Amino acid sequence: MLNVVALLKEKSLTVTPQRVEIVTLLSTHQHINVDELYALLYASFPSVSLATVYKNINIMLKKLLLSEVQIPNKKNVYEIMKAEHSHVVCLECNEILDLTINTSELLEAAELQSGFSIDTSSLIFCGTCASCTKS
Amino acid sequence: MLNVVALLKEKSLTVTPQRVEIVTLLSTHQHINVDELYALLYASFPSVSLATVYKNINIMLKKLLLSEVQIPNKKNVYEIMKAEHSHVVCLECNEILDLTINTSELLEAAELQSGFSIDTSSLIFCGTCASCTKS
DNA sequence: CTCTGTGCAAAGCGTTTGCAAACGA
DNA sequence: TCGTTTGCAAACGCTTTGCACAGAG
Repeated sequence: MLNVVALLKEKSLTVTPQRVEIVTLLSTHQHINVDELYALLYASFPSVSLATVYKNINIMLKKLLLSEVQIPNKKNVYEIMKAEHSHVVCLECNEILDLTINTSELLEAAELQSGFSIDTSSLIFCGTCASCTKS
Repeated sequence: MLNVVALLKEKSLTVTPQRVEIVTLLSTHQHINVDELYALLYASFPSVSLATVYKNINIMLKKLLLSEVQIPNKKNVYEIMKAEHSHVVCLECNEILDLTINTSELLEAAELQSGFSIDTSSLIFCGTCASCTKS
């Protein structure tokens, strides 16, 4: 169980009830988009504003508390920052899974091939999950 | 040199001067975003509309004449469809290079790990190019 | 008490849509 | 000629902004 208040303080963010709930929701829904987050947050704070959600996502991205996952043709989703990993998305049911695929060798190959010095990489697979394949 | 008219016909697209110029521009600018494409197109067709650019990009994506590259925090760029490959982007000067990195082993690993059947993958590296590193 | 965050409404930006006229085959 | 494309303007959806008030430290 994540200590949300400690995490906010660690990232130098003022602790507000809205923020605590946002981070709690993110920790219980591994990948969530802005609208889903707003809808869930609304259950606890019926007066909450979408602007608050956006402002908080942006500041948490800047503080590296969150990371953003861009999925082709879908809304961006957000997850609590953790070790680098890749994602696989089901195009039918939108399920998203983390994958522990090591991209470090690829990264070296990419640096060699391009002459760039590379900071970040993003790897995402799109397809159909096991249960959608069956049906 | 690409035969643009033949390519349009092959993809069952009506040949119009605007389309010919759009595909020609795409073939001479490997990675280009909507605004850049519009600006270049405007040089030949001062009456052209942004809507025409969008409509054509969308239909060419659907016909698999083009593919879209999503770069974190930047505008999408478009390229003429070719064999699957990955990209590296310089965050300072926005240069984009194609990389011939083989993701097929990764794809198998991803299928195994997730139980998904995977159709497409996207791999993008962000960093700094050689000349921006020097300066 | 001071500074930051929240909620609201409006603005901003990129993209899509509907329609009439122009054009391709 | 008939069906498609173009250009225009309006609409749309998502995100950001400015401001006054409320809340955190």
